[in-house]
Amino acid sequence: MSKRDNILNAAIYLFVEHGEQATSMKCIAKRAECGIGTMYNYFPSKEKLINELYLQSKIKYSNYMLSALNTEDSIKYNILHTWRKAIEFALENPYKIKFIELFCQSPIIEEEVKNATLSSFLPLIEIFEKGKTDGIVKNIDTLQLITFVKGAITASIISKPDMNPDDINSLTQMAWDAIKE
Amino acid sequence: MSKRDNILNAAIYLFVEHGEQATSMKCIAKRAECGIGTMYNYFPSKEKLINELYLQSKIKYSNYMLSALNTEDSIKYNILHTWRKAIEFALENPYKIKFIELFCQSPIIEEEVKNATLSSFLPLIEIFEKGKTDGIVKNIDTLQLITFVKGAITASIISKPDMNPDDINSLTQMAWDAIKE
Amino acid sequence: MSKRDNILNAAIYLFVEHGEQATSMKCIAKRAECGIGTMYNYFPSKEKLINELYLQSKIKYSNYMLSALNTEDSIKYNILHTWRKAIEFALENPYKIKFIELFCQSPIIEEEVKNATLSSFLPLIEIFEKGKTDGIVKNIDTLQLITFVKGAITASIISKPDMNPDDINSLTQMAWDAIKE
Amino acid sequence: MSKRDNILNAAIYLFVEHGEQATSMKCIAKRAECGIGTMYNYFPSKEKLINELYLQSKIKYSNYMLSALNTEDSIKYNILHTWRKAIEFALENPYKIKFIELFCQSPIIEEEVKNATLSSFLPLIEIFEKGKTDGIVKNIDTLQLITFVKGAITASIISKPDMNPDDINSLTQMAWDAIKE
DNA sequence: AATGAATGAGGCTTCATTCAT
DNA sequence: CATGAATGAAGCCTCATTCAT
Repeated sequence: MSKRDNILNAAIYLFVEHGEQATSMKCIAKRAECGIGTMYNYFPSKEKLINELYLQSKIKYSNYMLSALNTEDSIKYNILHTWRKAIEFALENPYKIKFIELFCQSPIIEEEVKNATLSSFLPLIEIFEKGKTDGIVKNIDTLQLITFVKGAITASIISKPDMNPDDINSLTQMAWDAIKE
Repeated sequence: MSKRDNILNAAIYLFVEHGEQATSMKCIAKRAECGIGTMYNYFPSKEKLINELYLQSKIKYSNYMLSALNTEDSIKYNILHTWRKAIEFALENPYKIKFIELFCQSPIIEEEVKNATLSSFLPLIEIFEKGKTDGIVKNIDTLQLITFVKGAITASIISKPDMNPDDINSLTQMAWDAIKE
Repeated sequence: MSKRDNILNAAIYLFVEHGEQATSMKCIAKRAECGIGTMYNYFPSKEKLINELYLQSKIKYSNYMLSALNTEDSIKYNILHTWRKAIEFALENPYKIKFIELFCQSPIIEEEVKNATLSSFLPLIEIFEKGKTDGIVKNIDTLQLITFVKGAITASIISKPDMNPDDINSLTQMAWDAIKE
Repeated sequence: MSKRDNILNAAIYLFVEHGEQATSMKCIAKRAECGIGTMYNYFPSKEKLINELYLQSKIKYSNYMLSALNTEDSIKYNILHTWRKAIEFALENPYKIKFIELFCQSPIIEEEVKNATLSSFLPLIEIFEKGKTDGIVKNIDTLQLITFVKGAITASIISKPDMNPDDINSLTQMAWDAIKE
């Protein structure tokens, strides 16, 4: 693994386990097995390191979630599949999900990064819009629909990181029932 | 207003607006219009101040939410009413809700405080149990049901703090549809 | 006992037991069972309180030690008696002795107070001078003689605050042998 | 000189000249010509810095004092020689001696450090024991004998740091007369 | 590129002192 | 006189960042 990845891995682990305040650059360097100065060859500041981690995590998350969208499948299938993928990703990448939660409200994340992550959700929005047109999804503002389900799923996964298939089914069922017309 | 309340108000505002790390004791004192030392007459440390704010916010939240529970009403009514109260509280006390979100995962909150806040949700759990027995609520682990809805509602409110009655209706409808059998 | 004495007693106890640094005015007030402000009615500052305690302790010490000097007795008897009285005082007033030791080198003690305490030893110096003239005391600078014995006795008492009569005899014997011609 | 030594030298000077309370870390850093943070690369806290200085001073003192003990010499010679070495050390290292005096009673010195310094005096104790067996030293508890002489010598040196050879002779003579049978 | 000793601004906290009651 | 809440200067210590090697 590259030295850069070592640093990113050490950082995400420590931020999630101990919080931002308790994670010093020295501490990260130690876990990444490199000198403090080395970190500054890859990231110009702690803030930039956090933003980089945030951007990366978000992009991987949405890519994974939206990768399986297929316009040939039914809308219900696409939506359910998206949630399923989201859950799958969260269970396999707990640190990324927790890191996103940790910083999604933080003023440390630059406006630019926030916007970059937003755009990646456009395909999902389209699906919902079509669902509303077809009358199978509630006629509520799409952003509210997505926010509702995303909030529900994220909270559920964080509170129970060892979900089994039954739990996942319950979860997707609730998510679908919430938004279906 | 008492000096103690001044400090608590200044603190919750700054923690929510700027984050914990960016909110120094000096900064709080300035906003509370008192000397730094004065704060230590009321709270022995920054940590204790945060715990106090957390405990207070949580207790007010759950008291408000659960205040209207009435065993004579139908279960559906009780549940819907609870969510409605929760939303109402959140809209009227946005700082309390955001503060809770900010610290609910933080290691700064003492185990003792966490436990104190948990117990206040027992009445809600009972309602759900009864709902399941009556076959009107999905037969899913109660904690998962509550986590799901709470996560959904909290995310929704934070993303749209200026909800109108229609939005609230949509929200409670989704919440109910998600858990109803 | 007067409130002023309460304060002095509380202060000397705490300074000796916990050190100056660890003894706050609040702490003294608590032990003296009075308000913080009250202390400032009697002593204008912490420094003045310490100087007052120092002066008082030193004066009581030298008064006691020198009270029994009697020009009609032999020089040897006078000297031995003085040491005996010093030991006696130290054993009965351990806090005063320790307090003196604690602050005798401290820059907190004002020059004026230091001088005031010096003058009280003049009678002892005279005795020694006479002893040297009579050829029964070593012909060494008097201040050195006194410093030697005082240092020896103080160290001995502090290291063994529960001396019995035998110990005291040993001590005075050593003191005498050290300075006798 | 190493940066670490710079710090130790600056610290011992300031502690002795101004007292512990009046010697801030900032103050030491200034005299050591380094940043405040630098000091914490070498000593984890002010307390540890003081303990280190104390341990170092004590060890150098006892090493020097006891270095010349020689079982082939007479007991009287060994004892006199020890005092002479002690005086010599004190005159050449006035700050070390004053520093030891300043902290020997302080609760800031860790038990572990106190014990480490005690053990270095065992050889001296042995010599005294032999002296008592041979009937040339007073039959008094050895610790009392040592405490007496050490207290006397320390007080003498501190009160007259510019002793000449005659003064030293007087001093050792008094010390010997005090303890000899 | 890699390192980590050096730096000092800034954070939390203590405490001598004041002053309104 | 007695009180103790209020104050803020000053202390100890942390840590993001720099820079000489």
